[in-house]
Amino acid sequence: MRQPRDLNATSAATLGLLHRLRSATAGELARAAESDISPFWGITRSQIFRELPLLAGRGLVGAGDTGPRGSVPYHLTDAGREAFATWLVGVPQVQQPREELLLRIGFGEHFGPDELEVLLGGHREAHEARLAQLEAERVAMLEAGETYRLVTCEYGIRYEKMVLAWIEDLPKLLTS
Amino acid sequence: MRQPRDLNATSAATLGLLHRLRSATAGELARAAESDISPFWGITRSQIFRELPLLAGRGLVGAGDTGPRGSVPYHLTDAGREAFATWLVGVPQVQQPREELLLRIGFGEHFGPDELEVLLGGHREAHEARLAQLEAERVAMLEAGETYRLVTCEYGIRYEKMVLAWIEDLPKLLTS
DNA sequence: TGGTACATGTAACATGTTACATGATTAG
DNA sequence: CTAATCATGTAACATGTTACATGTACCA
Repeated sequence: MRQPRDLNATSAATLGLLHRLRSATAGELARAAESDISPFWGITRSQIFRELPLLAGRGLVGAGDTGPRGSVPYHLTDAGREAFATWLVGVPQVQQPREELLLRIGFGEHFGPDELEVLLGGHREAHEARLAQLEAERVAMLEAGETYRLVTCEYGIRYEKMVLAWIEDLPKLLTS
Repeated sequence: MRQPRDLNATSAATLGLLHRLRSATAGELARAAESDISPFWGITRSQIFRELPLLAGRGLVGAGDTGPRGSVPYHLTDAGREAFATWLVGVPQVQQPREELLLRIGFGEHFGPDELEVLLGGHREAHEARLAQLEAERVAMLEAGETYRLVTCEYGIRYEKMVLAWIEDLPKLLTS
């Protein structure tokens, strides 16, 4: 069995969620991932199902007794808690940006102005929707006193506003 | 041989770069990817080496005569040009955000204030460096009259400024 | 009681990353 | 001439995505 020294973000997120829930099955973790971290990190159910046995093999989580439908509850071990804490303050990975819209616009030489408009219109809608959702979440976080989740919300809001402003300014920028 | 109907962004980027270069080997494409699109879309050399024969199998690119060191020059076919144009204005994919810093801060319950400072400090430096680089690029794009690349640059600059401001405001946001 | 919806879990596949083998070029 | 460097290409692996098989609960 391979034993990589460091956690990747996906493994770490799994441990972090498990930390929060104390004990959880793969399905419960998947739901927690969706509600808690999906705005800034995506994990699929399948990944979690695959992760848990691997983490167990590395001694970072332990499996409890099989429950209904063969579902297995997992919990953090001391080693898992330690690995998570180490990851949390570790050297930040350089993120490779990945913006399909920008990729397309970088090839903008190949489309006419009306095509650009259509493309931008679709994105504007999507970003407006996300902005609205994040602002609603921010209110909820404020009320719940969840300061750390609040600032991640704030980040999302600022990001969406930045994108919307950029989309707004694009025609002007292109002709200047 | 599998024949997916639509291109993914990575295949499309390969075609787009090939479009620009008219004819290129895998290595040349990799260098173009690095210089032209790396700020908003990462592709590795290995991916390009893998992509090209697949694209050729789908009839989107054609291979020329083997050159020095067994390198093969590829060029777009008419079908490839068409596939690229279709992708360019196609339905935008919903992007899954992927921000490791936010993931960590979302688990901020687990670290002390000084650990947060260290984490933020590292990121601030990285973002300042990127900002400086992008601003230099913007000047170059302006001089070259590359309007589309200019606006992608502008996006990057606004993004970096947004992140830096957010990092700056974080302590205040956390205590409010 | 039939059937619709949902949840668990698996497997196949697509994409991204890393490490290496090989041959050419170049600097000393 | 030799060693270091660099470029091409390959292969193994890690991660992410999609589709499916199965079983359970709910509800008309």
